[in-house]
Amino acid sequence: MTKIYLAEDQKMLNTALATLLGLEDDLDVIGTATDGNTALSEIVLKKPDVAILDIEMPKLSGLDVAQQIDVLKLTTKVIILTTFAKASYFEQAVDAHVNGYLLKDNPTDQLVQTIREVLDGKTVFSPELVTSILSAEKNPLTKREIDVLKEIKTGKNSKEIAKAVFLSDGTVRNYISSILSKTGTSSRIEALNIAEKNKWI
Amino acid sequence: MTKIYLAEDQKMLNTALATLLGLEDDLDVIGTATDGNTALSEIVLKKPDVAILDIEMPKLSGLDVAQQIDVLKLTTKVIILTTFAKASYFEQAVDAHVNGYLLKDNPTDQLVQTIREVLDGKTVFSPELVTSILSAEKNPLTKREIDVLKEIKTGKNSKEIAKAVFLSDGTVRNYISSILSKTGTSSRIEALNIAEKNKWI
DNA sequence: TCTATAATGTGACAAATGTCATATTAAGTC
DNA sequence: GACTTAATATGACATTTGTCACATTATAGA
Repeated sequence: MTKIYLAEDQKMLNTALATLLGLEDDLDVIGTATDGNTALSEIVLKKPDVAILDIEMPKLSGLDVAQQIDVLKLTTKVIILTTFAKASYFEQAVDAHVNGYLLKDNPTDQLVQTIREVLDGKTVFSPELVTSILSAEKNPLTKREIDVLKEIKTGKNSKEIAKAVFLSDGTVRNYISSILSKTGTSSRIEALNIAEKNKWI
Repeated sequence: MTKIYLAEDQKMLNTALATLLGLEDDLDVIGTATDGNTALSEIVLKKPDVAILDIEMPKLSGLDVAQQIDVLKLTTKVIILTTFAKASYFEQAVDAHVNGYLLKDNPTDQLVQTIREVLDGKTVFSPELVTSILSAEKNPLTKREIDVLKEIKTGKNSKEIAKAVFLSDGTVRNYISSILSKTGTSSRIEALNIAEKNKWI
């Protein structure tokens, strides 16, 4: 009997998947959580064979949980299950040596199949994910520009951003100018819209 | 046998719920869709007893589908199933005379129970939804201010907004000034953040 | 009927934003 | 070793943004 742990913060999906997976006669859902902290501690305790982790959860993200599982060298196989085909998420997942990365835009069959393949020792990435990442506009922003853009998102003005990232006000404005030119926009909000659409931040 | 139609654009949840509901021996899932258009035409054709509708779907929103069902005076009972406890969504749902409004932050049992209650002729609104709406900050913005704020969101500058909403540039800036004061902010981005947090736009 | 409030406008002003030219230093690449 | 890019900075400038005072008209409520 394969022991499954499921971490997913949307209860409707959490309970639905727990029930469905439990119906498979070789799978046993030994626990579920709706936040990352609970998930991590229970996974450490209960040592499931497979952990299915949503990314965006309260307290600790599924990627953080995956990373901890990797660091602690647990034998638990990890499958990330998320809505987001975002390059930076995917990279983090690969860094954490996850065994699978599946989008919620797949039917449940696919999840069951992924579980089986992962148990077989395979590593499984959603084909749509790979397509989506390969076809995505490559992020042209530098690290610091991304830092600045994230501060912009919170609504800070130039001076506040400067304080937050330890730069001069002028430098921040230069970075913003550069962000605008790279995104082909002429205001902070437009730049944010473009960057979010392309999943650069 | 109660005929259920399910419209939900996230395939993982769509398939999971379809399977689960199908397991109930008095319920029969006669069709599913991942967009509003398909849902509406199939509902018109197949006349299910209950339609479960997600709100944010491609082509036609669940609220639009609900409204059409109401206008066409179909006997199909409608349950809105959504992530969003947003006052304006709820109001639209009430206007469309839906029979239930359930948040995805509920377990599947709740959905099954809601289906049964709706079939019994009851009208069911998620308690968390009601709480959330009652405890929500009431939107202090006027209609025109909301119009302007929506334009701000697209990244337009004052002149462009003025054109878009047929106002003078000065008036737009006055409205923005008023929006900022009502939201207690000092920039467009902050105002957007507050308005989105409070689900005013 | 009086009184808010919404919707709309103008003009003036200070502050913030965005652009540009220019510069230094460090790191990485051919 | 030359070249490019990133990271950082300054100063000057034009434009945009946000504030404020003030004004008109329409409408809804007490």
